[in-house]
Amino acid sequence: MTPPTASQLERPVVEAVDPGRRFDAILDAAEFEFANQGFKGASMRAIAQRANVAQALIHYHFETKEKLFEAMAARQANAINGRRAEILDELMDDPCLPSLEAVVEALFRPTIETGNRLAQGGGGYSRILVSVANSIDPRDQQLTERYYDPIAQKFISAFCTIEPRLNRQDAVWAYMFSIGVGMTMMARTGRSARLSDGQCDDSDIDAMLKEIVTFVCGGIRALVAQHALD
Amino acid sequence: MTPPTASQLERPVVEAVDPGRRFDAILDAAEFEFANQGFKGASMRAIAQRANVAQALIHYHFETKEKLFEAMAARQANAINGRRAEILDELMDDPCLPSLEAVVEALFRPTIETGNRLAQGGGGYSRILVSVANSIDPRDQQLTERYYDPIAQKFISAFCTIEPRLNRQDAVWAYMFSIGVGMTMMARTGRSARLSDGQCDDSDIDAMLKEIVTFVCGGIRALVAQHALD
DNA sequence: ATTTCCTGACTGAATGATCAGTCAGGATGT
DNA sequence: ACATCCTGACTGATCATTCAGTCAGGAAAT
Repeated sequence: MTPPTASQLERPVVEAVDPGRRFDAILDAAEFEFANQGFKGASMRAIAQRANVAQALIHYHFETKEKLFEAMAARQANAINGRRAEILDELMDDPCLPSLEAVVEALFRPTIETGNRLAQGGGGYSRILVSVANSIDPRDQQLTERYYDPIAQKFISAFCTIEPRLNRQDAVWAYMFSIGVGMTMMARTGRSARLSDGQCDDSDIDAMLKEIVTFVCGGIRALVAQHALD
Repeated sequence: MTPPTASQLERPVVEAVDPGRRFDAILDAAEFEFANQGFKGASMRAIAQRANVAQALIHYHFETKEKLFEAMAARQANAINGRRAEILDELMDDPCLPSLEAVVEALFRPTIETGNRLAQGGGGYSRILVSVANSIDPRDQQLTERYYDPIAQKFISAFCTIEPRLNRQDAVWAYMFSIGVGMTMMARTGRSARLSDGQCDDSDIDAMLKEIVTFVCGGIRALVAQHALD
């Protein structure tokens, strides 16, 4: 993956797409197409067209469709998980322990704020995340392992610190279940509106996040209570 | 072509596909391929090959790939949701109200018992369910609306009956989140084992279901408590 | 004798990838 | 100063392959 060189960015040009931005334009287009059509459903032609670029240029920069996908996913995963780690570290480094609620919110907010933007470049990465997280395809599993497992371990440890009676095993389940609940928000299928006659809106992020935090924290505390007698 | 001989069969099941069973053999093969490759990734060729049948026969019986998919999904959805309704009705018709735990278990057990079998015909329908439930593709949304929304409403109502202080809106969220948690179990990615050094096994259905029921019920009760002051 | 079941051979469209070659501009040599 | 070379960015044309779907007609069942 060749990053844009400095000389390109300085070069003053007037063209359809600023040559220095074409690399990123391809990633943006790929994100959009992969999010809406899936890996198989998205075609290199459609991505090229959306990026206003010759199809061959994509192969020039990224070689294969698989590597394009990984580059696109890595860009967002690093942005999201960097922010997650930042917030979590800040919370845990504080002398007084944070609430479970604060940690759970740190788990979700960066994902939805970075991955849910549809305007300006954001292609709906959170939808890609949903399918990656539930996939058994080696490509997706490797991606999860490489970019998401490390931060997952940090959150699991945080759960254990805040709820000392939660054993590690339950903490892992708690993490997995939390991610599952978060899927509901990231997939944004509109089903909740259908089931509630429009009263529950999965595009109202803040309202939904509040419900999710309540639900997840309640679930975790129930896991703690379950073994209170052990 | 000469009638298929036993030696041609890849699977140990029956021999020389009984002509009357070919219709179902195609559905079984489709389920397997769709579950493991996705809708786009599964090819009619591969399905035909797995079913030991000419590709044209699939088109004879089901016309298009889309209709084959729907037929395959409908078969399992009806089996699963029929069983769910049966259990739920039995619980709710009893003069004394069931526990929330019993209802939540009724929500999940038929799905995993019918949709998780990999042996003898079962192709891992639960994985298809996961991608359908999180998809924005009209094909998947219609399928959810037609086959899953009715039973969803029954469970949402059951939540409200058992927890009278739960308003309908929160009950819908509770249902959505519960399904999200269930995804963790149905996707069976093996991630929980990776995150826990093998201590959490997502193929141990009974152990996992117990954790899920605890977590979900805790979550629902937290939603109830949230509005206790209203 | 019909209807139903089933097949091999085929089609046109779409796919990911490749390749020779253009172009602009920086570096090098004189 | 000028000519030469080199490289990274980029493209149109085209490749082999795979795809879902079609069709004429054979085989089997009723």
